[in-house]
Amino acid sequence: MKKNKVISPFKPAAHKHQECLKSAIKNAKARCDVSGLRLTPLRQRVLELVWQSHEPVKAYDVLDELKQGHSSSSAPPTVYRALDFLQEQGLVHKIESLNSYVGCGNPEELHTGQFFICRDCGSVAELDDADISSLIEKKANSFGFKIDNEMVEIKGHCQECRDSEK
Amino acid sequence: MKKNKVISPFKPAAHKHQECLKSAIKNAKARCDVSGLRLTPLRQRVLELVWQSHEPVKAYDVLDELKQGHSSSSAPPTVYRALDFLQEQGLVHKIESLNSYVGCGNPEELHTGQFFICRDCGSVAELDDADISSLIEKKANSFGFKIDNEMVEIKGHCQECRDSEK
DNA sequence: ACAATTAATGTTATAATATAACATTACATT
DNA sequence: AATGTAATGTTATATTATAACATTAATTGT
Repeated sequence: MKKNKVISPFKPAAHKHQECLKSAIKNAKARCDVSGLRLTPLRQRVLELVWQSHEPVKAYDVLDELKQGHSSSSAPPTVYRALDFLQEQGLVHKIESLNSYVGCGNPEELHTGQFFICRDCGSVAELDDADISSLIEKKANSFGFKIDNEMVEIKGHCQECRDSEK
Repeated sequence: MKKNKVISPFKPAAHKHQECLKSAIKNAKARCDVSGLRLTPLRQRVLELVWQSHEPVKAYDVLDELKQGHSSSSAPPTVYRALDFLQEQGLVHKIESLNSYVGCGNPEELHTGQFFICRDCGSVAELDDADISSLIEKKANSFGFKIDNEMVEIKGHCQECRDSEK
């Protein structure tokens, strides 16, 4: 159990979320500098909206909030295109089982993580755990399967919610 | 690597699929006998349609085929209700990342399996692998997370397709 | 600086997936 | 047969996502 790399832990309800947000934007800028692609105002805005919380966010909720910002008009492709871009850059992940999107805590190296989703508070923790990945790969190898994408989404109840339920 | 329990292997392209189908129906009847619930003609028909192949099948494709069978009228709820029932009985699994459904090779004991999906032939292999599950559980325990549902969907290329590509 | 090219966004329409709500029919029990 | 429950039928609509084409903004070569 050495390689249990926690990308985003479950955050205590009372943490300073402003810091998460700031760091996410900083990471995004750094990432785009490296890739040479543009973090346009629209893309940055969508990223901020996804990072409003540690809970997965729906595309149409992002869209509704975009529309509030009077500045520019918006339609579904607006948000789906931005989300696609952010996913390609590793800045957000899609949670397939929820049709939702969540910010990535470590976009520095591209990865598909393992997600743990609390059914009570809705929060997500992200791992990029080499033990899990290599075990899955070993199993795949045993029947000649070559992996190109790993999706692991685990539902349950986080420590904080279990504690507060008594 | 002892507990690598293969529920449904990748089937060679030329296997006798009629046997798979027959066995799936037999299993379903047995399962419903145990649970005391009814495998109605509609439910059985939907199960057969899902089992037409080892590839995940879309709800609306099942619906289209149901409509071919002149006997009864059909609408989306018809097929979603049947699929829900079959899922609850462990007779089919939903592949979340494909919005598709696949027959379960071992409905005897309820489980959420691990799915390996070939991007070339579309086929799915299902494991119910205790090594993977227990490793994920161990990781979850390490931060106080209590699992109630595990979802593992792996995309890649199966042995047979890799061989036939040269 | 300008034209040409490419990238990003706007816009309209529609496709694909899924559920709500209520009516009807079939089945099971007395 | 009368009643209650489970299953299915039916209509409408909600939710999620993409296609296709028009316009605007940024970048590049000259």
